[in-house]
Amino acid sequence: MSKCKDGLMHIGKLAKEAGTTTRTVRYYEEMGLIYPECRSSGGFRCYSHEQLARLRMILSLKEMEFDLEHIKIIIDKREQNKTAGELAHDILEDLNERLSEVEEQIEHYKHIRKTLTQTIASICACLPCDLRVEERLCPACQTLNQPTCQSVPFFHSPSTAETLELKL
Amino acid sequence: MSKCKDGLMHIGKLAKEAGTTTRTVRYYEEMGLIYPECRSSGGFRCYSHEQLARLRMILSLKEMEFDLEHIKIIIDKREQNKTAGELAHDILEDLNERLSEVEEQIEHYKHIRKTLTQTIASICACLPCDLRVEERLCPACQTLNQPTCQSVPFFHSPSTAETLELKL
DNA sequence: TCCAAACCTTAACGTAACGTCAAAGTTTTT
DNA sequence: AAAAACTTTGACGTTACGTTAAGGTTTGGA
Repeated sequence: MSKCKDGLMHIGKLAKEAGTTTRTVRYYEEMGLIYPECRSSGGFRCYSHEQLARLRMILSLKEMEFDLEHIKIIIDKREQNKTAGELAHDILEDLNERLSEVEEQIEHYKHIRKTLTQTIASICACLPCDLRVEERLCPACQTLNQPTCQSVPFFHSPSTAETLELKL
Repeated sequence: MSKCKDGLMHIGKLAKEAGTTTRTVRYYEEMGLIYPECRSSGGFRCYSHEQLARLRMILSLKEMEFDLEHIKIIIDKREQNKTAGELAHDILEDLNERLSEVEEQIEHYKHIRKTLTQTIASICACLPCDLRVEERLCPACQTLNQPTCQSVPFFHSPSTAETLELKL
């Protein structure tokens, strides 16, 4: 029936099983991450279940936001004929490094959150003001660090400080 | 002396003052975010201090990881002849939306951290194993959810679960 | 005043990881 | 056998710049 032998599957099935797209699979092939077991007489890619497992591994690592180059390095380590213990040691290095980066990301976004929150609070004070902004009529707003300013909103402090360098 | 009149500055000075590069400034011009006040007779871009303030605003918003298209929308709002209160209201919408996204990012990275941490723990159990991986000799490892497996390391559970879809 | 150093100009390619056509061939279903 | 569904390669688009390249402009010093 099928031109695809013995439980092999074409690229669409493979992609769907793994929860990705055919474009992604072809791109990974271009990057040297995964190859079909063979081609059909007409040129279609045919994949085995082992390929599917490999694709799932790649996608798993991608969920951890390793870049493809790094993923290639990691999965290539499996082919290096090491003991499982050595392999585990190697891969733990990659995972621990990634863990550090992820923790940095968390701190990074927490910092952004803080700045945003403070900026939002400072802008809220300006909601009742009905002066036209471009008129710049409010002398209080010419003075920095004047948290009581209510008439013309602005975001004071230099860019290294806690609120945004943003004037209305 | 200077071909640059009245406290105007060329692009290098502007970029340095704002803590960015000339390439970035030119790119922002291409994107319609900022323009020089004028050009020198030889064609050099000349910027005023107002341009510098505008550039700092843009970079501030970029630090919050707004994309440039969104930044353009936000700073264009300043030209829309509204009252400061209306403007504050508009901008608060953008900032609050961004705040939500940032909070999602934090949760996202916390989730990644959790998966990584658990995967690392599970791989650590495999460090003492000295079987060759490709021999696949350990029958215990053919069985999933067998946390006592010590001989051949692997990372069990499907991709929706808590550890990575990654076999050694 | 003249020259070199420092600066500027535009143009164009490179990046990461695919998305999205397009035009044409293959497989599967009816 | 024809139509529907799938696949093929190829190539351009995306974001926010970095990085040459080849050639003008300004500036500072002798």
